[in-house]
Amino acid sequence: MSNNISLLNQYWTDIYFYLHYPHKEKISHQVVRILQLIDKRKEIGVGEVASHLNVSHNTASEHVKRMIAKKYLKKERATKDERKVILSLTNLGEEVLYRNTSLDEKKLEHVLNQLNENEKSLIENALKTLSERVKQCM
Amino acid sequence: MSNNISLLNQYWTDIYFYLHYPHKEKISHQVVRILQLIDKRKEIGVGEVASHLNVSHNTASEHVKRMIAKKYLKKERATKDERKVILSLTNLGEEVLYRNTSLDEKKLEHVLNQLNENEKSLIENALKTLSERVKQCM
DNA sequence: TACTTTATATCTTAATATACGATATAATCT
DNA sequence: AGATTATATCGTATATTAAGATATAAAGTA
Repeated sequence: MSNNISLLNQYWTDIYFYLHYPHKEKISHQVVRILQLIDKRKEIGVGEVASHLNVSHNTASEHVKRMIAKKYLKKERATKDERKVILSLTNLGEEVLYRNTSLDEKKLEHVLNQLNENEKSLIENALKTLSERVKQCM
Repeated sequence: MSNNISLLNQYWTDIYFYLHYPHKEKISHQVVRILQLIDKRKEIGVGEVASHLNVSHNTASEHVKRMIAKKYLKKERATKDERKVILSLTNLGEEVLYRNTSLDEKKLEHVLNQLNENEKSLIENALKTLSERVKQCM
């Protein structure tokens, strides 16, 4: 089984390596991680960023401050607890995140065009299934 | 079609988000990219690193120097052209790369254990097919 | 063989990013 | 009213990124 897992990981990293967007922005690793967190979870504040990155709350606050200045993020006070801020991605933040974590659309389309309908369906169903199960389990 | 591509990307980024390893090392984005390049391509030297990252050759050389010092990389002179160095990953480099780009094996195994045999086969075949085609096309 | 080109390396400089302790303010809880 | 929580800022130290200037060695070319 763990042989299989390694193999799946090899497929996974191969796919990403060959299909990622050309590296353009010099976006740092912590910026990507924060954008991912806010994109995929709800009600994220500075405390949650600190936990996710495994850094102190003052460090997380500094990161968030810089990302707001770069217009990747925006913040608003929570209504239930006005000490807390809730973070969200700006349009620019979404674009930057997309270019740094998604598969390049043109490359992906180009590859999918080489596949027959069965293979396309196979891939789409597989990713959909895995994605849904992953969300249920985690 | 581009609706579909977006959807596939959403599955893709969801899967990664939920299954990535906990963020431990504070590894920078350029280090990850260099490790990925050397892992997936052959005959990589400083010039190729510079092109891949879109930086100057002296910047690439500095990156490589630091990564050698951290024992992520090792270098050897090419036999055909002794001006050139060929870079390779150390065991440590492989570990660090794996933890920063692969799906967490325990998480992945846990999710796969929730699937029936058909779904498992579907996912494995899909990733294998896509990985193989991607390598052919790119 | 001399000159040109290529590949890499180092030094220096400047800017940015990361990280946290100390300290502060405001809001909520007890 | 005091304790706790959530965030923010400042100061400090270190790391990373990037490139221009300069250098050496190897290969290519006339």
